[in-house]
Amino acid sequence: MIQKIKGTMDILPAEAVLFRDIEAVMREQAALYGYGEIRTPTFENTELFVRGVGEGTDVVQKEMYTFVDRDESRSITLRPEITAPVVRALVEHGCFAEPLPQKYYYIGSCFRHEAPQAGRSREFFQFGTELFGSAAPEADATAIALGHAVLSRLGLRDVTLHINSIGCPSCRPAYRRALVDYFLAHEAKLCESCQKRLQSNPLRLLDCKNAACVALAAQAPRTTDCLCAGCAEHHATLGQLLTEMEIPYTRDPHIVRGLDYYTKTVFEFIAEGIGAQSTVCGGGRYDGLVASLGGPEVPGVGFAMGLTRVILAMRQQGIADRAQPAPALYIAALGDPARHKGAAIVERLRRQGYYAECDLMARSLKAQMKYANKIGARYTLIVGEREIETGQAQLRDMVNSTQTAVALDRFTLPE
RNA sequence: GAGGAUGUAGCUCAGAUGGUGGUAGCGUCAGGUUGUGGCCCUGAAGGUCGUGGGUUCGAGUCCCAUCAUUCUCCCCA
Repeated sequence: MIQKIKGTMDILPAEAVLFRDIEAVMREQAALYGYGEIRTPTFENTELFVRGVGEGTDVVQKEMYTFVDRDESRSITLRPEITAPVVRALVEHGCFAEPLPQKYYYIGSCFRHEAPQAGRSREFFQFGTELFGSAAPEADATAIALGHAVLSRLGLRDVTLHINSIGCPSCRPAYRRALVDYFLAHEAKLCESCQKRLQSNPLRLLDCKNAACVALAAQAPRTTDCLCAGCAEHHATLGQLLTEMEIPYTRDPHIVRGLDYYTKTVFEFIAEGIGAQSTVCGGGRYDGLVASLGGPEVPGVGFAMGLTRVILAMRQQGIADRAQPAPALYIAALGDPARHKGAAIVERLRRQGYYAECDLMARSLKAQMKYANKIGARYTLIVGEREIETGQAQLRDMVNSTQTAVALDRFTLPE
């Protein structure tokens, strides 16, 4: 037997119903905030992600599904995220010549070669939003408010918003230096991987879960202490805005994010109780990204939300149950003439917009009744040879267990 | 990439210290007399005990390998 590939998932109808529900909420909320849908290709030139996400990131260095195209003319990569593709598309179509701000959302699958785990798979689904053109903290607040709105409309509880600022190109280097200096003084106490990160990505030290590192990180200089005047004000204003919008948040100096394009604001919505991968939604500002991909100097803010993590949290909170569609009518038929009649009636009802079923298995009446009950049919129409002759059939109410005679011709559903 | 856990029918699982024909429940299908559901009863189908080696007179049960799943580190949604 050929099995599915590690880290991928089959979504059967019972679960697909939930996915569709959640996606509908996302689409509705996005529309309320003025975001329009954008769809981009599943694969892109590898270079797009190397430049967009950042050459030194784990995503680019060891997680991309990269291959050479059949004609060997180029290197292609299955998208590991969708922000860079969106920017590419907008630059390519000259969209930034249109009035700003511009707001887009997407729902699609991404691919990363990682070790699968609770809340982490190799193909995963993201709902993401991007807002371009505004450098104002109101734009950051808009993005966060949209994420917040989606999560709360889904009914999720115990999701906390963590925000931080990692500064801009003018103040981040100074912070980086301060951080390295601090940790260098305590280098011996750091865990092995953090000692390496000291060179490669010192910001990540703040994120480590090792007890010793956590203790050191608690005393480390904070990004927010080293921000330039502009970044500091931006961050302060964002806090005020969130408060005025009645969106609870905590300032968390440990939120740093692993994609290179982030500047200033970074944030995560964290859901407890779904395992180690608890960030249900993460994002931030990326003021340099558009220009770095060949577009104009246009700032942006956005986030990505992991559908499967949202579902994990919903399941854990017992709000993931969805009813399967049940037919309004099931036609139990005995004999070929009755089955033919039943098929015709069902087809007519379906054209009228009703969900109706009839027997396709040529089973006994008893078996058909059992089946009708199992699929939750509201009514069952019983049609046998007698009914074909008289033109009168039995309509059984499956909830009240009552039956009435009805005319087969021009049969209509009750109510 | 590195650790830990698990792998018996579609699903959830029994199978003490290795020993006569592999459980059970749910689900599926068929019945419980003459054309009728939900409860109950009966029966049937369905398993290379993940796979391959090894130890042994004998392995689902022990050992090794391998694959898969899962959790964690890492990273991120």
